[in-house]
Amino acid sequence: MKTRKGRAPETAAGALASDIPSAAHAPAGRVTLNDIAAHANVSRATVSLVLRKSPLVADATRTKVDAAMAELGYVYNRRAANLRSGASRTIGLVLCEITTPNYAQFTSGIDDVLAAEGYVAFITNTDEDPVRQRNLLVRMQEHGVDGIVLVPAEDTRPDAMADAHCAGVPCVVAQRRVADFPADYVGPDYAAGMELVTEHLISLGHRNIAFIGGVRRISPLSERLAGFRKALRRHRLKSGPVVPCPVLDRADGYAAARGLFAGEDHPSAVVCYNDVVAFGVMLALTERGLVPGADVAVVGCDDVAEAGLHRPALTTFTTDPRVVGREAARLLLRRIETPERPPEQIVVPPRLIIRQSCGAAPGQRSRAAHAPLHPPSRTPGRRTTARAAHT
Amino acid sequence: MKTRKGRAPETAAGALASDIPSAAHAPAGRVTLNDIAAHANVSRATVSLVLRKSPLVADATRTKVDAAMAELGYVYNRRAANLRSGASRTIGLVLCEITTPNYAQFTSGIDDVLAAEGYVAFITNTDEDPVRQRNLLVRMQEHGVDGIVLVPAEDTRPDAMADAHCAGVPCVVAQRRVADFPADYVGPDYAAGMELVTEHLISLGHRNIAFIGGVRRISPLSERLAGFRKALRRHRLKSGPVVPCPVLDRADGYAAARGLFAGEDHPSAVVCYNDVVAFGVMLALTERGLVPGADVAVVGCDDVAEAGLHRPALTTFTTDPRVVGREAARLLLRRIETPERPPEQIVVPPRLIIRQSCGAAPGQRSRAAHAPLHPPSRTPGRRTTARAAHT
DNA sequence: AGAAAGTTTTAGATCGGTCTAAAAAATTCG
DNA sequence: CGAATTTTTTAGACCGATCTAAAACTTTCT
Repeated sequence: MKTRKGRAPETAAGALASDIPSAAHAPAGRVTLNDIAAHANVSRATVSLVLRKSPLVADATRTKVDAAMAELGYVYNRRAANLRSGASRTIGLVLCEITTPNYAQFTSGIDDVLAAEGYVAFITNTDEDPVRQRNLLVRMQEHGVDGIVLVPAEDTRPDAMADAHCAGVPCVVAQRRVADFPADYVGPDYAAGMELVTEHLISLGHRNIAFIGGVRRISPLSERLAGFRKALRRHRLKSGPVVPCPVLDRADGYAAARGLFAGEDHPSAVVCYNDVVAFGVMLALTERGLVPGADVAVVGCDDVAEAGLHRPALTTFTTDPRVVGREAARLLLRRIETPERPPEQIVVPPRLIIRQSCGAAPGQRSRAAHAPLHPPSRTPGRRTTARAAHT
Repeated sequence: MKTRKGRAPETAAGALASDIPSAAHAPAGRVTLNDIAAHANVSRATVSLVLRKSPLVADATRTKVDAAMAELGYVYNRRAANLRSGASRTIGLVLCEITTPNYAQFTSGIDDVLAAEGYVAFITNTDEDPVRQRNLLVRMQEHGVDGIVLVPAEDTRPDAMADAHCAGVPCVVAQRRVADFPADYVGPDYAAGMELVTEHLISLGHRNIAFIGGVRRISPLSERLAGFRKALRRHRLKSGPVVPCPVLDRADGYAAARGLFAGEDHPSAVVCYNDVVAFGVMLALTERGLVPGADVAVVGCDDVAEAGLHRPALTTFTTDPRVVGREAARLLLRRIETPERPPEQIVVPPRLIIRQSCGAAPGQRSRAAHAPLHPPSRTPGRRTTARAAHT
């Protein structure tokens, strides 16, 4: 296909056509439609039709052109094509924090759907910086993306969004909401998940429940807190302490729980912002001589890989981020297709996963670390599964 | 040029300049150079010069044009620009498995360097499928990327690479090598890291050392095994069992170790492919009644966030993936700059991190789970740091 | 055979920038 | 002041595809 040497005898009529070394058939620079057209003795327009599999062209011609393309090693130039036709088969994905494992799954979901449709994604990282975010959104537009999926940086103002919107680029917000901005949105139903998990704790008899991880100004936090409080309110319970965590990682959860469990009078259950915080919390509990799952119930959110294999295994809830990604991609494609459709909000329901960390069998004080194991499999075993209502 | 409606009152001494809602000044479609030119009473060429900050244009003119651009809300169209000028300020990043946390860091490192240079990256996922990889490489080229960073799928053939290379697109291979393909490469020095960690185990007196995680046909594995064996050979030790792990995750390590430690006669130390496998191994050890760090030494690779906060904390080695990413991006930029330079191989040295899992104080049989904690901080504490020689 | 209808191919404008070479304007100088 | 020089601006080709409208070629039918 590429370098085919000594092809001379082949076309006979074209006698000395190819006594030049390797890339003989290929003109100097990149091979273009014109080169193909010349080589196949048809017009550029015809080649273009073949390229786009138009039914207009005769089979014989098609074959001839295909052969020429193969022989010259033609590579389609989408930029040129797009310049004329408008669409670019390209979308931009602007992430607030690219290293979050959750977002990797999310990205993968987007890529699944887009790749199938022949799209490619520009992916960039704002690092929670609204200024950088602005620049990147502009840059995406300069590159002529057909649409954008945005996981907004903390404190993204609605008017910053309006820019992207005014420029007429379809835009789907995902994972985090931008307050007061009526756009397409796709994200997990954190509120419902928190309600589920809190209800579960209440049903186990807990009355003093703390929340660890409150402080950031991002919608996933406010939604989780809302769900937490809603469940408490339903049972006329008062909220336990809401402890701040600026970073929301392991060390953060550890520090928060060290403080919270310093004295004698502490909550009997802890709802954590996410699994990673919960691991930190459990570490601190152990250090304080408390057994997670027996002395204090701990629940998280996300169901990261570690959750099922940690000891005690972590009760948690999750919304598959890959599913969120797929939904976001599909919604964006729909919007690109029909720009004038009304904004849509897609909230993906959570799944509750009950494990040992909230008290395997309530009242039983087994050493959690020696609790019976369900054999780890590729998909960690789930004892119970619940589905929240779709909003 | 485009359709510009009711623009009449606007220029009347600037009077009503801004009583029209928002995008009033903007012509119907996208604003182009021609629109700016018309609005500023200069030629398209002049606007282009202003755009590219050419010193040729007079200050007065520049100001006038800038004003026009601001007023009409001009968005630069890189695709059009690139079509003419060749370069696209775009690169492709083709990953074998997009959800690997390590690769997220790696990606972030690439993005750091590229964003600073005004590049954007197309990022896609081959899912270890060489066919998909081929298609994606082609698609990148169709989009006219200036270069490609490839983390090759398992079993990538050198000739598959040759395609990308022949088409004249600069290409840097990262993280995994493609056998027999002499291209730019950037990756961690796994061999040196494995040597360090194995030497450490030997120095602690271990003589029967197993390796858990051997079976995949990827260079990170063969390099790690090579380093492992090199250290053993230096001390005239025989290798313990090399146990396969197809998936290289937690469950895999768990399963492998369950088998390995079923009988009485087992290795005294285990070198794991990576940290995650090591966690699975330690779980299995605990189940078998063995205490990791006391009865059996366990070491990993990567220094994932969990490693320092696991109990026992995991001895491991790592090469910051973000650094690898940055190096890869820089090398690619260099190659784009100077296509004819000779291929370069960059191997980033590892850092050894000694923690409790290989026996805090050799001989001491404290319950590892209750071993003293060094307070977790944002960057987990490191007792020892070593640097391998640069290859 | 010639008109009508259908099928295939093509010329040439076009997308929105860049780039070259030359024109126009401003400045300097003998 | 006019020529020489320097600075600034511009017309128009060009990148490589798409797209429209018309031309060229077949086939069908009277």
